[in-house]
Amino acid sequence: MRTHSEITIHHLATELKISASTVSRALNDNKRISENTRRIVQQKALEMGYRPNVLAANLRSRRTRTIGVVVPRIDRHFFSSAISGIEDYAWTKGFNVIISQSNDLLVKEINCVQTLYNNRVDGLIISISMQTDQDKHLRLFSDNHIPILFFDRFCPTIESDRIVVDDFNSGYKITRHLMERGCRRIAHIAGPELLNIYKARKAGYIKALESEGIAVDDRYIEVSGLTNEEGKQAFARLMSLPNPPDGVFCGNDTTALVALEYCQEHNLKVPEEVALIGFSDEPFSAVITPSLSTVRQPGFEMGFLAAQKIIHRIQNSKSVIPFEEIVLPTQLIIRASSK
Amino acid sequence: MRTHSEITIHHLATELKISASTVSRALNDNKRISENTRRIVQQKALEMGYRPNVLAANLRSRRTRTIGVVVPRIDRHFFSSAISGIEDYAWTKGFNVIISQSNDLLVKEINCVQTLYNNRVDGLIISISMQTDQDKHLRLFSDNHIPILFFDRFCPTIESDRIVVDDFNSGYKITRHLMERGCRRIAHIAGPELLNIYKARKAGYIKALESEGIAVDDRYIEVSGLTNEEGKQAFARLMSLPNPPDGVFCGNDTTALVALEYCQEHNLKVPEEVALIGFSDEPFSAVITPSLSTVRQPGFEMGFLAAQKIIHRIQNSKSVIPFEEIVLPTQLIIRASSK
DNA sequence: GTGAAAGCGCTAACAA
DNA sequence: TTGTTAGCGCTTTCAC
Repeated sequence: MRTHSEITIHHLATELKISASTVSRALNDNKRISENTRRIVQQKALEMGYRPNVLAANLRSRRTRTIGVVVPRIDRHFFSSAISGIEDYAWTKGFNVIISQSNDLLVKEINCVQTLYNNRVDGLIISISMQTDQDKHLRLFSDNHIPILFFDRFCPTIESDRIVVDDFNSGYKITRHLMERGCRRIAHIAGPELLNIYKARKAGYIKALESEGIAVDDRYIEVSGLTNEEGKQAFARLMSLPNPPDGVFCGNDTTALVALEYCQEHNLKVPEEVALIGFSDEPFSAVITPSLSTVRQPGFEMGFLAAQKIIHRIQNSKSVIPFEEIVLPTQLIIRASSK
Repeated sequence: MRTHSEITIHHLATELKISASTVSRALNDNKRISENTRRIVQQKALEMGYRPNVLAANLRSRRTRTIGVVVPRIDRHFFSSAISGIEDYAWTKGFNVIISQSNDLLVKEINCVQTLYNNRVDGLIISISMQTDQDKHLRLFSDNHIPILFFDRFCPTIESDRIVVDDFNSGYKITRHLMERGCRRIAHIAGPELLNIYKARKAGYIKALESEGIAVDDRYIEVSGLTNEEGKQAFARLMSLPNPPDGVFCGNDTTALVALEYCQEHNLKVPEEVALIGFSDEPFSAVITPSLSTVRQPGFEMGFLAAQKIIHRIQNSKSVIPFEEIVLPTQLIIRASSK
């Protein structure tokens, strides 16, 4: 329950015997106001403990200086880093950030997006859920000309800015590396094909095999939800093949971790008997034993850049800026698990 | 730039030849409205693609159904878990969450808090920065009777709800465990005394020593900012003492990790020559070698509970609910680094 | 159960 | 440079 004694611009106005609009202008550093009034007003505002009501200003001006963010899970390192980057940049531009998580559920994602729309955010930064196979909820934004920017996981049917990493090339590099270190039977535990990132990584894997004239063997490709359980099962299936792989490109670091556990339980030497590579460079990857080869995605930078691009678009909404896909390079980090 | 064709309750009203107030009531499931009109209105709203303008509703009703959150850093696992918990619960109650990070800087924290106030959030959940040694910015909330809830790191001079873990007892348990496994010279790398959590952990450490009649030796207590650099330096100082410790209680897991690195570089056997224990149970702690003993703090649960308590308080603002300090138990996890 | 009227606190034409 | 006026879209008395 807020007290009724909130100071408004009208209080300042009567107190200073000027009009409310002048107060408003002075407070917003409007150009057509005398330096003197500005000073007086701002001084008085401080003195009376005036707090602007952003709600009212937003309602009137039809801008909220707020960007909405939807990620699958806040507590995943890649996403929290990205959010950190978004927050940091938005901050410097006086923008607020509303964050919500879809928990990788389409229904929740739809709900998040609609809530953000209802809150009249000026733009939407989103990394879609694993289940997202429709775009109606996103059209709510694009149809109303509110900027959307996808990062990492995007929806291919919506025209918009995107910031992604070079997943294809990453998959390619990983596989080439495994081949170069002598692996002959390289398997891949892929994520759901619905997502561009997993499709691209897998395509890179296949391209690399083909570049060496190696036939793609479907038994060496497992598609899974990349949860701990599914990952472990997938890896177990691979290692139970008549000719088990001697190198496995895992869809992410956690899958590589459970693979590592499997190897320890079954006395398989890593990387001697089977080399492992993950994806994302989770904080644990560098410090486990054996340390995990992986691909670093610049989470913070992606978020920072995302905020930069969308805010630029918001602030230049009159001009027609062509949509852009920014592909950031990744870094293959070779550690003990594939040395 | 939003199109001007936004559907409002007035459009629905004229379309249905009823008043806007009736539309409003029907949409908000107000009790004194006929089941029939409610159905008709909601049907029409769907049909016309009506989207409530939350801004306008909030301005008028003086409630935003939004809670503000300030944490030191979003990308720290403990905090992102807590945020996840807050978000999950808030979600079920139709509350929004605005998240901001102080980067452990007082100035930024002040700015965050003020921005959240200006946005008229209904409540504030905060874990204060390492620098926070004043409470003026927080009084903005408490003075205006807007609920504040601290979690983990609190400001002792503000009366409010708090959700903390039992840091004192955790420090005690850690130290007792080290003693019981035979450590004779137990050191502690503590965090800044400004924060209740570090003070309490250190107090628990001292209490445990005293319980066995062991004199507290100040040279065995390092106070640091717990960054990687400071932590490593602190650990190096400890190990350079004439009588280096054979057990170290590190202020957090990352400090324990750099300590572990130091030991590997200097060929010190862990836990044989020096046992290590961290704090927080970061994701990497279970999977490094040797695995790290630590204390688990229930981040998600704390966040969930925080959201629960503050929303309850928001929704019962007329009734006087006494402030409460909820102390959650922690779990001592003994792993290889102290076995 | 429904409607009319009055704002919430602010911004932005348009005047002066 | 400043003031006047008119709302932004919604909720909420107060009537009926």
